[in-house]
Amino acid sequence: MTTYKDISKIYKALSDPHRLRILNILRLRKLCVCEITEILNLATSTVSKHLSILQSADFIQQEKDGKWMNYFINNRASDARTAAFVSAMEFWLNNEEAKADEQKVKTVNRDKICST
Amino acid sequence: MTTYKDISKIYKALSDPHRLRILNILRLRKLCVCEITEILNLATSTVSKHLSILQSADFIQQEKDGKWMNYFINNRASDARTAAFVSAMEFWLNNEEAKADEQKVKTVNRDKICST
DNA sequence: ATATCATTTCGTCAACTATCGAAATGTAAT
DNA sequence: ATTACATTTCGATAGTTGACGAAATGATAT
Repeated sequence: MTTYKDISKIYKALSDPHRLRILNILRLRKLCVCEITEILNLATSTVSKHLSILQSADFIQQEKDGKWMNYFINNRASDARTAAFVSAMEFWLNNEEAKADEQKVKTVNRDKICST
Repeated sequence: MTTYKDISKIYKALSDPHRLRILNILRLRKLCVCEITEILNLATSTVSKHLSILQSADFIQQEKDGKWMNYFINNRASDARTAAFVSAMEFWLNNEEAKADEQKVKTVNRDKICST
């Protein structure tokens, strides 16, 4: 059974611009926390918190990759909801802000930014 | 152009359980503020604020009806977005909480509750 | 075993949100 | 004109959120 509280939690996860930016760049490829931190220009701990909110609303998943933690869009077949939100975003986000992030995703390199 | 802030505002409007309840009951029929207040059991001023948030995110519209102000789901042809959210809600909200509200909508009467 | 280092958790602070009651507003009925 | 009254706006308050840096965690590589 889905309560109003459950639904509001899902929308709350989407109600922060930084979290929308994260979802948008994860459309392009898997990213680790330090790469997302570099793109958004926020403190690592802040990004980590945003990721945990997106994850507990079931929009993204995580997986270990060597010393990094990769995050990626939830691709479970069951989750048509995530797919719907992501494609809505694709439709909406034809703007400069988003394009700049998408460019950064192409050049960002975890080996350069994480290791000093 | 739609920014991340624009989109987050829309989701923020949907991120409160009381506002979702309001949208759900407005699916059934137009309601005035005092009727919504009676159903949600909140202060009138609180309901009025929720309505203004839903309105500025363009989910609902208002119209004067005698001494009352009716609120109703945005039915402008252009707003496919609202229609999509509302039908998503129809799908999700097959629960007791929602059914109780929907029952109340049938019996609530502005003449009885507003005039003392 | 130890050191390294990416990530998470914790504590703190400022900003924002939901709530209420009281006062203001504006319209409808007398 | 005046009264009644539905709704909105205002001011105060408690709770929540987003941000950071510091400390804790835990896995990898030496």
